[in-house]
Amino acid sequence: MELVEESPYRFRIDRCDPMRVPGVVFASRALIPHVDEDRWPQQVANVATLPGIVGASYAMPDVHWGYGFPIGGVAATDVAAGGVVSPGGVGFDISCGVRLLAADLDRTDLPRVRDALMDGLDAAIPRGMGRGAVWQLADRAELDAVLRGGSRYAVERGHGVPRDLARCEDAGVVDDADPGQVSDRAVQRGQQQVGSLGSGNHFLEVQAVDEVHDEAVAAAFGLRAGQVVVMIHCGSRGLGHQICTDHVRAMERAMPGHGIEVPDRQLACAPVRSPQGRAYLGAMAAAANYARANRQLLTAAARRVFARTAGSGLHLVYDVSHNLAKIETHGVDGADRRLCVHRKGATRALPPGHPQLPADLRAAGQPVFVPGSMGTASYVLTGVAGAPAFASTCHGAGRVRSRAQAGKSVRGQELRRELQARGIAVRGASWRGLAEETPQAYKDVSAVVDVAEAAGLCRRVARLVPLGVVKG
DNA sequence: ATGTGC
Repeated sequence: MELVEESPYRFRIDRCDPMRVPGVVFASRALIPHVDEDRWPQQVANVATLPGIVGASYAMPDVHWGYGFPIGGVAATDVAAGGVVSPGGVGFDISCGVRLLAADLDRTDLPRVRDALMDGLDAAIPRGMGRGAVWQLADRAELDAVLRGGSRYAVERGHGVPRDLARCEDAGVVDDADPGQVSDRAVQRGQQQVGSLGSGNHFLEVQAVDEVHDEAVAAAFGLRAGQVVVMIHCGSRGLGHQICTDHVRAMERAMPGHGIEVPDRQLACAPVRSPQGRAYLGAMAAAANYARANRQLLTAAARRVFARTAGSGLHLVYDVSHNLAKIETHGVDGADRRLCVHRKGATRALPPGHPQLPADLRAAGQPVFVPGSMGTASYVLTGVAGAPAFASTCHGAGRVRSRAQAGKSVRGQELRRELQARGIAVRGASWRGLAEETPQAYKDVSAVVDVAEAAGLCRRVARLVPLGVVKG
């Protein structure tokens, strides 16, 4: 799989049959040193074969191998031209995403409250593979209310304020959720997990704004140097996972009837305008609402701890997903088209002036949050006008070593000691989980963000550093 | 990511 360098930050995989469009990779040679051995370039090419795909099969600078589609992949299909939707283009953790909250605290305030704050969060934030969650749902009817109402339902039930919804992608609720397309098994898995972090790379971090790159935009986001912030990264837990599994199977069975062939069965897909396509999008929207309610409930739990231990509020900056397919309008060859934009490990980044932004963010653009690996920096970015890849950018540092490899390379206890020695408080769920998230398993997030900016995908706004991590 | 395989 040859990558042709078009510019220092843009590479092309030339179209050859059965690709319908070329591949485009936003990266630098330094970020993809083992490209000849990596499996993701073939995945970028495979995605380019999907019916209805327009432009190119894109990869963000944090691209790595995933299920069918690469993580860090963006692909848009033309709905009216038989364009498909593919669950593998969203990923198992549907609407996994990040929200950032600004505290009424400066980092110099933190030492006096840190232990009480971190112990409070340790007790209040359910996480790991167990069953604990902030909310216990009474029955399927209440889960359906979550699946239809997302963050809005959580706020209506007293777990937030109206401003939280204004600062969420889609105002906290995706329309057209169809709980009828969510299987009983998915419901069972989701019933007792609303308001829980999960495991893997999910976390709640207390951070400080370490450096501001753009004062005006940071101010519009409500951020200033030295400020304490909270970042929450989690998704739709077992419910989203089960929905992905169920609908991949249904699409595999339906593909012959639609005359669709794909080079990898993990690219199972169906036309957006087909029973299977509509069924998946309805279930996906339900999982997206579940994930937003999940982040909203964890926000409410964190607010109670911040109020009690630090006398501080937490004000939502924004909440944005990095695993989702959305029907959006984009210009293609000079005409506006309705596209199904898959972002898997890629973040929507609307430019300044976009009508879907709340009025107080419109001049600044959409906030994007890029968590680094544990113990390293995270970034706040904003969208830019005229960006390629359907207004999308990176979502994280990008894993370079498998969980198994990482878990063998370091002991969790040792990692915690190192982080605490650097002044980062750690409240983990399991020692192995901690070891698997060692920063050595990830790329340098600063290099990823530098390339994303240089490639014209986004602009840097602020750099955040961790003070305390509550790890899933 | 995930009742860490179906």
